[in-house]
Amino acid sequence: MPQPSAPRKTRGRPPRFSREEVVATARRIVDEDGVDRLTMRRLATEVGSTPMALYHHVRNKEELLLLLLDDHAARTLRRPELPAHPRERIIVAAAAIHEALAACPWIVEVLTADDLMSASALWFVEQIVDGLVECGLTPERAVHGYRAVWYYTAGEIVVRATAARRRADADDADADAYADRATYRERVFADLDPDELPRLARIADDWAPLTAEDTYLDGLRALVDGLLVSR
Amino acid sequence: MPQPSAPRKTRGRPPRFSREEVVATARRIVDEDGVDRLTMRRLATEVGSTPMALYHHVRNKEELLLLLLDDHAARTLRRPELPAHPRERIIVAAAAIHEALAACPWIVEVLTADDLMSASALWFVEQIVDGLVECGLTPERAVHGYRAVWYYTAGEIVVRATAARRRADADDADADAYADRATYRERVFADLDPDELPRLARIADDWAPLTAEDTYLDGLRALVDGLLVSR
DNA sequence: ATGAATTTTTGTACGCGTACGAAAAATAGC
DNA sequence: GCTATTTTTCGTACGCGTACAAAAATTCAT
Repeated sequence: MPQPSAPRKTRGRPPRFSREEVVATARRIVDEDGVDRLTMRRLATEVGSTPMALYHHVRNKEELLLLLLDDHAARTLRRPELPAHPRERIIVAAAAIHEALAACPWIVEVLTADDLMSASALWFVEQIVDGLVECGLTPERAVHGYRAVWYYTAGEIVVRATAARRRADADDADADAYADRATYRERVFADLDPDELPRLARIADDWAPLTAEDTYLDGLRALVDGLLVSR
Repeated sequence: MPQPSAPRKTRGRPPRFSREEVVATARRIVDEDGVDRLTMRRLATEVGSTPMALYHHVRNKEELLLLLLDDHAARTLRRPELPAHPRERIIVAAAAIHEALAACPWIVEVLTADDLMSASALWFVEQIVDGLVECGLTPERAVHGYRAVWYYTAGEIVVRATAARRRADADDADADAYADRATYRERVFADLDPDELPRLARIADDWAPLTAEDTYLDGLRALVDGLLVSR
């Protein structure tokens, strides 16, 4: 007959909580109060433990965030129906990754991973690499092409998210001594010399709204187009 | 006749040091000991003051790093000779920015600025936008095109720099309890299902060396090519 | 000269991530 | 049973960025 409570076989002191529990609690905190409120101390109390106990389940806070990103990808990445044409397949796969990541901009701090290597994202990577190969690229060039797509995608998300954060911070500090000190960009754009920088001077007023537009897909298509005209 | 020591005209208590002094000292610290050693406390003692005094010259550490990036750009960005052909001009300008930034990877933390809007970088932006316009894009599309180039460039630098940092960290922790725990990527690539992910499985062994290659220019050319086939 | 106003500096304090070492709780061999 | 071994937990401590308020140093109005 089976033992009622499976006899432990591991050696040392039994853990009071699991890595999964940590990640789940962290996710709840982030969902409820935002990533800023996720501190090791609070996480510890919410799992009913002490800060340093966490470090036996997680190397450090960065790894925790990485696990959180993983978790997020596994939950929200849904495989879309892919078009038959490989070029469009690449676009759709990349856009799906982009959409999932852009939805949770707190990820930025981790997003700078050298690759989105969450297991659940691999299928998308496969689609992109495969699409590139089917379009005639060698497997090596296809990997490089995928990297280019990833650089572009990660860059877009990071840059936009950071810009948004900075804007929020600046709004917070509305009434203090720095309020009159213009933003970096505003200052620089204020005194453009139309002789030396004619294009920028002419378009200066429209710069902000233009850069606010979401042109991820346009750039992605351009990049993929460029990758496919084999060189 | 001019007064020997120009009489102060500002109202309050005279500052004991200037913002420029702060930035210069910060640059020295970073040059000598690396960006990790740049702390507000150390910076304060090295300018002969206290930590909180810095905050009257600089909004916070992030702004300090931004100023540092500015400073770096102003010092190292040299305007290259530009080819006559606008397409090549775009490439050369973007590559120059990329080179200057990639040279000091500590910038990563700030690089996520929504734009490299250092005054000294504007000339390069102008060249890129102008090149795109000369190739037939509308000014609006040209700005979007520049943004795409910036996303790609910033993404490349951030991703590569973060990967390098992670690698260094992992090497530091060589002998500790986590040593046997494989890297994220290694773990994921270890059990690739060749049926579901055939391309990745076939190329798994070459993934690391392939992604280590510097293909920034290839991707940049592809992106610019794609931007120029007007759509 | 004197007090008000303004700007910069300084001191104190908080919460953060986490290094380090000791304590606790389990198993394995005798 | 007893002790050694192994794994996890916990307490303490450090340096970090920086919020906040008081103090100091200057000019201006009287």
